[in-house]
Amino acid sequence: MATLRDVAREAGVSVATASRAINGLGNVTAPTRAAVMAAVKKLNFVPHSGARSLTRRKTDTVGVILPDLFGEFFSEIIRGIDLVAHESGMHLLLGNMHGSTHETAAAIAAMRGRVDGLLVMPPDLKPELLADYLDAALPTVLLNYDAGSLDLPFVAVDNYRGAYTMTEALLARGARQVVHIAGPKHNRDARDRQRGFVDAMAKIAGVRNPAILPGDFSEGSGIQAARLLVQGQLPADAAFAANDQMAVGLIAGLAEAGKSVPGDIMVAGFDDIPLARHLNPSLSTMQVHIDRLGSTAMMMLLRILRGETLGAASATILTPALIARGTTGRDMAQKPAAAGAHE
Amino acid sequence: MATLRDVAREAGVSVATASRAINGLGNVTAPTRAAVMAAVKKLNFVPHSGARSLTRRKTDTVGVILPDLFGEFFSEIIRGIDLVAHESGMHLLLGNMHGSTHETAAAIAAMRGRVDGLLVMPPDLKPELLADYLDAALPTVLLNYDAGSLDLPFVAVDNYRGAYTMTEALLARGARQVVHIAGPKHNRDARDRQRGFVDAMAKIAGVRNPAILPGDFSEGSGIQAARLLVQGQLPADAAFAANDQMAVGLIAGLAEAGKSVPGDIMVAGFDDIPLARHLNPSLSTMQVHIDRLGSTAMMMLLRILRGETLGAASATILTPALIARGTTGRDMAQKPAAAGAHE
DNA sequence: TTCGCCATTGTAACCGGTTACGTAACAAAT
DNA sequence: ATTTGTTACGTAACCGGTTACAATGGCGAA
Repeated sequence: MATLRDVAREAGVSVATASRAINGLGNVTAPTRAAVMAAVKKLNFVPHSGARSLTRRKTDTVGVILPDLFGEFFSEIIRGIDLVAHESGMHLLLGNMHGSTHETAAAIAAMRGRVDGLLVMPPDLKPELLADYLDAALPTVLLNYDAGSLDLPFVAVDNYRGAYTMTEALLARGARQVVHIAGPKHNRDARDRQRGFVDAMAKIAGVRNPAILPGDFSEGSGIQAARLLVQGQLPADAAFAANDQMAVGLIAGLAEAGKSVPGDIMVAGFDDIPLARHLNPSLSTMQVHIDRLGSTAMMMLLRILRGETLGAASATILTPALIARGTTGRDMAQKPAAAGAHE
Repeated sequence: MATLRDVAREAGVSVATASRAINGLGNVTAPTRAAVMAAVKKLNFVPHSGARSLTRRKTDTVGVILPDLFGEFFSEIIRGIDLVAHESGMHLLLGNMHGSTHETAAAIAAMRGRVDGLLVMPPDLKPELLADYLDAALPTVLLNYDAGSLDLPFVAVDNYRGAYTMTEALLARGARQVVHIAGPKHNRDARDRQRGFVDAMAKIAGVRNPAILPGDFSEGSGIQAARLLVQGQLPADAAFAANDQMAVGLIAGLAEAGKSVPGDIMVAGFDDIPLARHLNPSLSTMQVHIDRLGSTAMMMLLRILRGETLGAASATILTPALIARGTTGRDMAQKPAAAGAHE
């Protein structure tokens, strides 16, 4: 593998000149530059970005640390980040904390010297711990996480408000007894959604202790919830799952028990996964532009890298949008296969 | 930010000793090591991986270059790669060629000096071009791409065989006139699937020029195909879309036209996206374990990095599995109940 | 002609680690 | 006591670029 010195020797110039010629700096005669470029071609020289970033103290790379790499949620975030990063010629170094606190520390430490900034999503981590791991000197933007005292910029989804809105919508459609299928207890998003639900029930319907069934964001727990609902004879005319995944299970479970949706009971989810619109009936849900979560965070990071000082005050909150579909009785498209009504 | 020399000074030893102590090499007295470690703690020293990899000539990072970052396909690949990479303490540097040839070259070049090996997926690239871009010295494994003459190891999906199998299954179910909705013309996967279809039709049904409608892997093109099918009065009792996405559109389009699936016409897809089993009726398709594509490739790369020499001969071909569901009339679950069962 | 100025080019010191090699101290062997 | 071996540690040369600063040389001005 040819190095800059090889190129310089081949072109009969010094490394400094070679470097300047290659990087298009001024102060280089046309013929000299040509000679260097010829050598570059001949030796097939490709600059060694590692060495380059060492002296430049700039890596043109941002580290992205996620709790997991599973599912659409993360792929959308990454896509959003990449979109913006790519425009600025930045690369993405992926770190995966695999759910463990210890790995989180390792992942962050491993980024030192390889990235100019960090995008971190630490869903189940205490802020104090995070503070220990994070390097104060390394620009960092948090994903979907308000570090509170840490004064780090972040971008998050307003889960509370989303849940509030959905609950409000269900009540507006005539539901009286709404059940919430909660997400994992330790999960912030889940807790915020639950709070939104509870508050809406209290404020709008005047219900003090609305029914809440446990869940863990998985499809299976949605099915479980359906069973509890039916077998437990829980009176309910609407079920609001903390995410779409569970709503899918819920619908399946209800169907299994012979309940019709939305006839007997309305169902709503949260996230608007692609599957949602394809269910039959299609699933009403709160739409979150996950990719924007990533791109917005990346933009903030770029601003910091450009010299701006951003704190928690510059946080961006994305508000989910209500998408009313079939499971809440608002499906425009009836049953397609029914009559022979051609279009 | 503390450097190794700071640590050494603080501990009253030389940089060499500090380095050895930190890296747990032998040749260091317990007290000396303790002193160094104390200094590390005190100064909050974190090794600079950039510098480290420069002298070590080892980055513990693999570059992953994908044509795009959109959709489940890529997120699954990345997840598969990460799974294996993580076990070996490797990091992932993401490169995105954004569909352009020029960017591909740039993406590959940018990897020089930052990675120990490359995982590249260049769907629409001519092998000769690829050869120009790729650095012979950098271990590389191709994803879903047989570079032919290049003698690079690769892991791919047997699209031809998958399509053949599906066509065979449709014919076995009694279909006589099967239509294929093709993918993008320049896409290898799409072409292989089409070949598999054509060959199966010829060999099994003795049909010479089976009907093929154009498509581009998008849901919209599936809808288009359905319109062509219906309006064109194309006689067909089965439609085999080159991917699930188009199959979804196809089904929607057929429903719109009042055709029932699988009553009037059977439908099949390819890929087994999560949505497939949730459609109503559920979609028959060829299941591909995309994550294995990534993990297998990563494993091969690791072997190369460990010193083995792998060529095109060590390629791995993943065979898709037939998943018969409702759209080909083989839905076990008449009642929607089974939709909830975990698979 | 001589001097000074400026643009071009070269020398060498970094960046922050790793590690080959050398040195010193001490134990065991001769 | 001298030699040899072993171990712990230090010095300095890298890795492959960038860049401050010095050197060179061409050219116009005095």
